[in-house]
Amino acid sequence: MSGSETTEVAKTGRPRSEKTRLAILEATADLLVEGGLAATSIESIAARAGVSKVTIYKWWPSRGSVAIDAYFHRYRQTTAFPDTGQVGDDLTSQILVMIAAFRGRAGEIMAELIGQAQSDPALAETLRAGWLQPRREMSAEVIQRGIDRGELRSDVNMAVLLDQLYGPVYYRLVARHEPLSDDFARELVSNTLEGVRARD
Amino acid sequence: MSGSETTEVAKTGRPRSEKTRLAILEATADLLVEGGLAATSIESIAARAGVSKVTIYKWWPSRGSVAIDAYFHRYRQTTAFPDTGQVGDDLTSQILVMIAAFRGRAGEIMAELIGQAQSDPALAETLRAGWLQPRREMSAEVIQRGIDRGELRSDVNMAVLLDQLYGPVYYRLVARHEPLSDDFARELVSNTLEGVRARD
DNA sequence: CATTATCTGAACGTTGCGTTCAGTATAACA
DNA sequence: TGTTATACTGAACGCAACGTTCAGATAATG
Repeated sequence: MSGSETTEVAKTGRPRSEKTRLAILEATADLLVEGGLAATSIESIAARAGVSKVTIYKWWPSRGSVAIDAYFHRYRQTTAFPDTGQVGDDLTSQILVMIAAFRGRAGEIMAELIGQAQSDPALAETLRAGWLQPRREMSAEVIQRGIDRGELRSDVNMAVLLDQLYGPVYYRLVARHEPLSDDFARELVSNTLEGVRARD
Repeated sequence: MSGSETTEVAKTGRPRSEKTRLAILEATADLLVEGGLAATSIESIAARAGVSKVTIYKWWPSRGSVAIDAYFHRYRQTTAFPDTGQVGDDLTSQILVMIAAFRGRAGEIMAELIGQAQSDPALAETLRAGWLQPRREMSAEVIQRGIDRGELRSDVNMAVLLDQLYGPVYYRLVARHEPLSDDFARELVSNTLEGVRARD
């Protein structure tokens, strides 16, 4: 599944050109890397891909939709994370990998996509379903293992705990008040698990 | 201080018209409420305020800058929070007030402003300095009192802890995967203070 | 070779951008 | 009182990108 290409595939007639589809996604990804979302207009994508504007509008509803598909096309790697038997180590390694990617161009582009999603509901939905949700589910599994092992409280609210882990990461990505450092990730996980109350 | 109006005030000549300034801010706020940032173009602000485009461009560099000033003009209320003597209660009440506002139109507009800031560095800076930072400082005082009282670990990293409190709130505001409920706020503060590890 | 859908290239009107210009209005100052 | 400096107006400009229309060429299926 590659995002928001919703149009039905026709059974008859000239089939959709895979070459054209890929040319569009590659051109869009290049433009995103080079000049961000601002440089990624439908017109510039069409010119770069050597494709008619009409073809793009046929398969994607908006600039944001093409952009998110191109982002997935280029950056989605399905890293499998090991089960170390320690919930803290598992969560830390997941977040470290994520913020390492976010420190690069991929982070700036993701921030712009999140920004664009604030005025593009279709993009917002694709972002939730195709990016945020899968990552939340990966972490939810890790957390559930921690609960099953007795490491974590069994009555913890899963949604809130996921927000506690991911929220600060996206907050720093988008607000840019502090860097997404490895120390930040480690302290975040540690604080979240142990709390910040003084022990007597 | 009202945001990003940076131009120096002239000592001589015709003074800036306060009436015009307010007309622009009111018109912009109205447009934001009615149709969001998309409906808030420089042209529509000028028409609504009964003002020349040139006047707007004279005092603000971009659409986002006018919008954030209008947002502050309409929504910035400086609520003073009581010191209850319990860090958990103080933080909870701060966050409850904040998310109550964010559940309304003010929240949707703030999300759009954050979105716009991803491709408008000047707006991003105004948002950090005029909105995020002051709120972080208010919470930092509460936390510092908690440390001084011995409620919180004295070696806690202030920036990370602030991210733990505000990050999840903005994450829900922007990603919209779950509502900004009061229970969410209470559980967030409680989890942050106590941690989620099972006690033996 | 008829059918059907894709793709192209060019053109269209629209919106908003950001800027220029000449002219008018309004304050402080000499 | 009039001079000076700045603010504001309204109209106009070229530009970029939007999203759509159309006729014609292309590439599969049966």
